Amino acid sequence: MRAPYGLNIIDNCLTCQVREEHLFCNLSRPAVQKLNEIKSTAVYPKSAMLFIEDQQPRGVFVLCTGKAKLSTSSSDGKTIILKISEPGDVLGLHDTISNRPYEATAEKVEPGQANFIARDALLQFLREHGEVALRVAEQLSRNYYSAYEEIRTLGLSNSPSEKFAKLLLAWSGDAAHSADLPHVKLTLTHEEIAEMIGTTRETVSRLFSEFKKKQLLQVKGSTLIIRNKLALERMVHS
Amino acid sequence: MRAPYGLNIIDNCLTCQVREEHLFCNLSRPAVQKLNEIKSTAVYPKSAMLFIEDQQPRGVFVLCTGKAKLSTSSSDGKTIILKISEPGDVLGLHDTISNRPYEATAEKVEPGQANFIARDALLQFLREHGEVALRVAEQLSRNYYSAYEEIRTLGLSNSPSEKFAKLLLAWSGDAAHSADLPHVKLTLTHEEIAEMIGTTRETVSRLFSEFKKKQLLQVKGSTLIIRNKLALERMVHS
DNA sequence: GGCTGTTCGTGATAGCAATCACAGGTGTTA
DNA sequence: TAACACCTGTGATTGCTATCACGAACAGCC
Repeated sequence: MRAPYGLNIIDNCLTCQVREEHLFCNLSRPAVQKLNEIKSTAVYPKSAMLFIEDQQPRGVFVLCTGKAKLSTSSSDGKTIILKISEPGDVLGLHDTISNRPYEATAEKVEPGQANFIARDALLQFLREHGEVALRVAEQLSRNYYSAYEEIRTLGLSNSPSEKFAKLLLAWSGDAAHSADLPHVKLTLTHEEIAEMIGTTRETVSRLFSEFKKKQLLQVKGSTLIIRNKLALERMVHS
Repeated sequence: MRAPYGLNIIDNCLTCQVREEHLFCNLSRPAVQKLNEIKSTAVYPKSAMLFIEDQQPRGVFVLCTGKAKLSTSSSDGKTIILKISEPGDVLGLHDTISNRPYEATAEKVEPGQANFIARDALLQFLREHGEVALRVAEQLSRNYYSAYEEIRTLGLSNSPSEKFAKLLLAWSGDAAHSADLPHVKLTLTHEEIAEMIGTTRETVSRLFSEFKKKQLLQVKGSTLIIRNKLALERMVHS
C-alpha cells in the first residue's frame, strides 16, 4: 500500500535536506519498505496542531517540509517555546515510546507535509528492526542533551540580554555565511522569541534596538545579520 | 572476586531502602553475580567529588548510603543544583552510555558508600544482559522527564516564591506524615536551596520568614513541617 | 481605497529581587 | 575558651524588567 502523497520516506529524506543523524534516513531497503507501509502522509496548514500537551500519545510525526513549534504552557497562560523543529525531525517520539501523555504541543509555524506513524505500528516496526531501535535510543539521547542545555540557559543566565545573545549564537550556528557574516531568515515574531527566552515581547523589541545600536546585529527585511559574533560570545557566561 | 566492603549489590539494594524502579535491584542471579564482579565499592567523605563537569566519563556510580548533589556551573561562578540524588540512584549513566563528558558535577553532601562500575565493564555487562539494558532505557527516560519538569519550573514560574513553593511541594511528596502533616529533614543550606530555585541566599532567607508568617510552614530544629499544602498548591501555576 | 487584525517601537511607571553590608548564631578545632 | 569558619536574619539601596499604554507600520481582504 503506497501512502497518498506519492513520496516514499527515502524520497522525503532527500527532499528534506537530509542530515546524517535523521532517524529514518539511510535505512536498509526492507526497513524503508515497511516504513512506507505503516506511515501516512498529510499536508498541514500554518497553525495546525499536530498534537497537544497532555493528550494520550497517538504516534510520532516526521516533519517533511515546514517548521513546527514545540511549546508548553502553564495554567495561568504563560507559554514557553521548547524548540523549533526542522524538516527531518521526529516529534513525539519520547512520549510515544514511553506511552505517557504528550509533554508539549506541536504546532506548524509554516505550512507543509508531515508523515504520521501510529504507536502500535511503530513499536511493532522497532521490534522487527533492531537497527532502528538503536537509532531511536540515540535520538532520545540527543533530546536529553538539548533539554539539559535548555536548563543551563534558563537557570544560569539571569539577564534577558544574555539569553538573547545565546539564542542568536545558536541561530548563527546553522546559518548561511554570505560575505563572511552569518545570515539568518527571521521567521519568528518578537512575541515568539520572548517565549523562547522567557521574557516579554517589549523586552525583545528593546533588545533588538539595543543590539542594533551596539552594532551586534542588523536587520534587512526578514533577514538577520550577525555582525559581531565575538562580542555576543563574550556576553554569554556559560 | 569479592569487592572490598563486604556487601554485594543485592544487599546494598536492601539496605538502600530499595524502590521498585532502581536500576540494579531485582535482577536475575547470574546478573547480580556478574555485577558484583565488576563493581568496586568505596566510602566517600562529605564534599567528596564523584565526578566533575566536563571530565571524560569513567563510569557510573550507584549511591549506597548518603545523598549526593548534582550541579552545573557557568564560567562566572553561578551554580545551579540539578538534583539531590538519593541512595539507589545511578549517577553518570547518560554520560557513560553516550561517552560524552559528564554534564554535571556529583558531590557527596553526606558521607557514605557508593559502588563504581567502569564504562567498559558496564557496556560489556549490558550487552550480555538484555534485561538490564531495557532497565537502562527506562531509567534514561525517567531522567528525561525530570529534566523536562525542571525546564517547566525554571521557564514558567517567574517569582522565587512560586519556585520555592514548588520545591516544598516536591519535598512534601516524599515526606513522612506524622500527625497528618508532612515532615521533612532539612539537610540543605539556604545557599543550596537558592541554587536549586535560581535565586539568592538572602531571598531564600526572606522566603522562609514570609512563609512562616503566613503559616505555610514551620521549622523545628532541622525538621521542616509543611502546614498548609493546599495554599502552596494554589501558589503554583503549572 | 479603506477596513481590520497583527506585529512592532517606545515612553512612563511600579515593584520585585539582586546586591551590599553587617550583626548574631552555631559548630568545630586547637 | 578562644579563634575561626560557616550559616542565617534583616535593613537599605539600586537596577532591571514586567506591565500598562498608545501610536505607527504592515499585511490581508473585501
